[in-house]
Amino acid sequence: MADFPSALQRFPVTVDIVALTVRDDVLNVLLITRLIEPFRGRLALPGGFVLAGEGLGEAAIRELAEETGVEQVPGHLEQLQSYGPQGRDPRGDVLTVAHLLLAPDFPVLSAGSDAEQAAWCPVGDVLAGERHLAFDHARILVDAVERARSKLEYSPLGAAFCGEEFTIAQLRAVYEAVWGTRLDPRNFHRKATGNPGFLEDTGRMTTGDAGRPAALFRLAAEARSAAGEPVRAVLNPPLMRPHS
Amino acid sequence: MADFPSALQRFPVTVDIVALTVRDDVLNVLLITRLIEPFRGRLALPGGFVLAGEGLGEAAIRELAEETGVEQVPGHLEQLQSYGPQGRDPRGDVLTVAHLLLAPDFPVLSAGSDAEQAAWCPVGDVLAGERHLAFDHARILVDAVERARSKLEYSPLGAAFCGEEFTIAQLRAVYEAVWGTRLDPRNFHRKATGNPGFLEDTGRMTTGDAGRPAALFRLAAEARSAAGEPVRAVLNPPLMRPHS
DNA sequence: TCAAAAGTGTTTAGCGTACACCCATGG
DNA sequence: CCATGGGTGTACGCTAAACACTTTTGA
Repeated sequence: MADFPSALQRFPVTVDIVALTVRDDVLNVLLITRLIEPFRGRLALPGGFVLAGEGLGEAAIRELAEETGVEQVPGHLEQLQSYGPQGRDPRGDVLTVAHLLLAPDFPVLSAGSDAEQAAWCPVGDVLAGERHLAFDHARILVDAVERARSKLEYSPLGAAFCGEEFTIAQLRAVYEAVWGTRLDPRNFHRKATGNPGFLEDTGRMTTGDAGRPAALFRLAAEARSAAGEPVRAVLNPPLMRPHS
Repeated sequence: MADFPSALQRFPVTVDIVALTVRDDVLNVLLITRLIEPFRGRLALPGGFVLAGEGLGEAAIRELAEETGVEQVPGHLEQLQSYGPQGRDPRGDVLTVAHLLLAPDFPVLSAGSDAEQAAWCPVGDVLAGERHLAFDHARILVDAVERARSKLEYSPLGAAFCGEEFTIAQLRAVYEAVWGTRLDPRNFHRKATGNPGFLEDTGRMTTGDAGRPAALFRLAAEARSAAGEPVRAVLNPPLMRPHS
């Protein structure tokens, strides 16, 4: 069996995770405060080096667990894009494979220890440049948000932001937060429920809220992503975002 | 300034290029025949190791030039996805960043020498499994074709398969080849020409062909990709592919 | 004059949008 | 009873699809 070329260049490889959720009707991203150089004290995307014997997805899940304390992947994880290896890290060339996580508002580890502290931050504030992100993470975040926006149009992944069971209004709030628009509740209801293979009625209802109780839905079985595999199901017709 | 962790794992990184074009009304992919182990004699995507001091896009362009003889990027190049590093290469863990090139039917280097020989192959034949590709290149090809198909719907990149100037019928042939469908010439003509910011009439006409001469168009300035940057312009309304 | 391909006009059916309206609960 | 939000019905305008028809060339 052949071997690698002798003068072969090798690169450190990291995974970064852009974890998005909807909190208080606003899109939020999970950021950590860096405790070590470079960029010590700055906000950054959670992530870290890929270890020997690891796949990219595995590394992303491990890093997420280490920095937030989640045991399982709390939503939908997919690869976003790779960046580098040039000019990203003052220590040298590093290739990073960015990942996108769409998840409900899960609690993050708030260890009072010296562990890196993760926290949800409104995407709008971060992109407005109030807090500069480490490395090229601002650019990665921009790409991630744009990907998330278009994903909602033609895939059932909006439901990844909700819990196991949700109302149509909660799902609509997700779309409104991610797209930054207002949607007609009545037309949205029809489009969402009328889309074959998207939602499943659980038969249960909300109770205790103001107004008429809402039916609880779950993501249809055929629209759920199977263990890290990409969601093949497509929204047909798509839920188009209102174009400017 | 901080340094990398001492026990840091480093990986060889390759770029692979899925170069697609339309030849004889069929989608084709550029493949090389491997002259060295592993997978010697098998068909593979063009590509190779990323060198020190190189960005991913640069490496893709260099490898394409080395293996096909093209001097400039002959079409639209964009990053597809990364694969690995586990279980892809019998020599060890290798991360690959796959790229997608949509280009007109450019001539490939047919050196009679011992250089790797590149050739256009119909995608349908390759995916039918008549010729097994090296590494995980069959899977990469599947992902690339699916990406190309959806790109045509909402981006002006169909024109990347045509030359500088083209007729509406040539552009329609691209869509038909990539989607594997037939489109109504008259409705397609209206959709394509009626899309603001997509096509520009050159004022010139074809001549010499059978039938009425056709107007020659070029891609509108605002729809051209600026030096490796992603095409931001979006087809509005999209050219939807007929769904089953 | 005919064949072939380009391009335009017209009809129809379906969908997105807007919005009136009714339903079911909590206070 | 009223406010609040859930859910349905309906009218209108736009667009995709189908296809008849005209235009302009080569043979």
